Amino acid sequence: MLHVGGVRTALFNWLFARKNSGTFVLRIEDTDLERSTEESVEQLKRSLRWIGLEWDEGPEIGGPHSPYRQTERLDLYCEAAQKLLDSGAAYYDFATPEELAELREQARAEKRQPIYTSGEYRQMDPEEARGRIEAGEPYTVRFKTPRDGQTVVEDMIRGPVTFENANLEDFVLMKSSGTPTYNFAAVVDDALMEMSHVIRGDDHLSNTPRQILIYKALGYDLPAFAHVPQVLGPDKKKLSKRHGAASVEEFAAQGILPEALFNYLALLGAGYAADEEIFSPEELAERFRIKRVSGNPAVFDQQKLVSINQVYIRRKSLEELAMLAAPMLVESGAASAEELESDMPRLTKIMDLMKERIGRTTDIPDAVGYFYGGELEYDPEEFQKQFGKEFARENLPELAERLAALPEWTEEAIEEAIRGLAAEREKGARHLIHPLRFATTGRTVSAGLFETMQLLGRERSLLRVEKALREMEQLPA
RNA sequence: GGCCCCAUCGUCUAGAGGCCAAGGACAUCGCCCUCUCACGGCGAAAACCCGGGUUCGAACCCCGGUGGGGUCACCA
Repeated sequence: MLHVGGVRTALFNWLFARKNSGTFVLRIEDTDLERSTEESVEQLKRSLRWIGLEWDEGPEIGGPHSPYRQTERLDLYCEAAQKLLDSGAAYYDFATPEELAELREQARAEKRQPIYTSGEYRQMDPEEARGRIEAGEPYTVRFKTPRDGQTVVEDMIRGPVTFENANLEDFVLMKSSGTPTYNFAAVVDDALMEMSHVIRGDDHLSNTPRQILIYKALGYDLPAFAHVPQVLGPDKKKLSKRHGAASVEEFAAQGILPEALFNYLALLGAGYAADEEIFSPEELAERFRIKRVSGNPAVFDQQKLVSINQVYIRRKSLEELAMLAAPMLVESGAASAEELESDMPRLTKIMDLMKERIGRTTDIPDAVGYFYGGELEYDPEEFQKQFGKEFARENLPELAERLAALPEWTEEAIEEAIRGLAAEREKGARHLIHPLRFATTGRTVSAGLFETMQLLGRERSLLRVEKALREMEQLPA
């Protein structure tokens, strides 16, 4: 599941790479064996591609620094760990998880910060450590974090951020399972893969001083860092499913177009000029300035996303919209595939009528469904409202006859028939239009009635009107 | 709680010391268009968190407070 915060970060990386003619690299960080599954990796790649973020280097594509999955790079991490062990920058630690938990508990009780700097193992003689390892004792490799001094992160969007080394513990490099921790693997990979820029979520800012320490201990040059803020829900809490949708899949399922999500996410906190908002990925890249990205977390606004989505729906050609609508109509049961295929031009015209009224593609079946099928079921309460009026009861049968007698079933002819009768009875045409709309579409809102009826076709329109008339007869006087 | 980041309309933002009695977009509310809805047009309401400095002058610089966020794992 690719969270919108994650996509936005990926998006910024992509924009930055495009803008600077760089390379956008995808690396799978799957060192957490329990959490990372084949399916989750596939889904991630699918989401990235759906929104239009193709990577230049990475899984499936390959590149000069293969492989791009951390679980396939284990040797590299072991090698680097050995280097740090040899130089004395790291040490073997035999503390058990239980002991560590207890230490933390103790620190908490004494209101101390739980900063682990194992005096016991930090100084242990390498020979002794080796002995215990050979004896089969589980161990981790920890970094020997300096006790004093400070580490400063030169962040591209925040400037220098200073951390006291004394606040950093001796963090784990290699877990007892033999796999590296995120902080360690990320550094080794970023260095080996020659990453020039690391643009990632805000939540990694506090990891960065540790990583910088590792870079230095390994003798690697530092990449440039940029930490982009999180995406929040309306309650200013981290955006999650309970805010409606939080992952790319969910937005897709809720009728959001990939280009709309792309555009919206790129705008969110990226510091673009505010005079215009609809941009193609290329335009976005052209204007992207990492230094202008806002340092403060942005609230995700579903309504604005939908409004941008609406713009992209309107920008689609009618043919594209028809292609989009067809499978949805089949799935909703509104129309059969054969029926649609036999007359795509008609669907195209229908989409022309409805495109201004659709905010999400998932609105399509409901907005368009009644253009297909025969007789309709009417909501009794609304039916009473529309057909219970005296004027309607007295004139609708006559109107139906005139419509049936129309030589040409065109928008103009239909309009003339309706307005003509209303004029003769000296009543506003709306007194006929509203019930007729309800009879022919089964709803109180639709596109213009005349064009709607023309597209509905004579046969279907009259069929529905006649049914409504029959039901009108049953209404109590 | 410690450490770190951040702070302009409800939301996203423009603003990089005088051009700002703060501009745009979404949302909201009017009006117009009109057969309903939508689109479109016009208009309204709506913000520089607070307090100190610096300066001739501060939304913009500095300090403090407050508020929000992040992070404190053998998760990434």
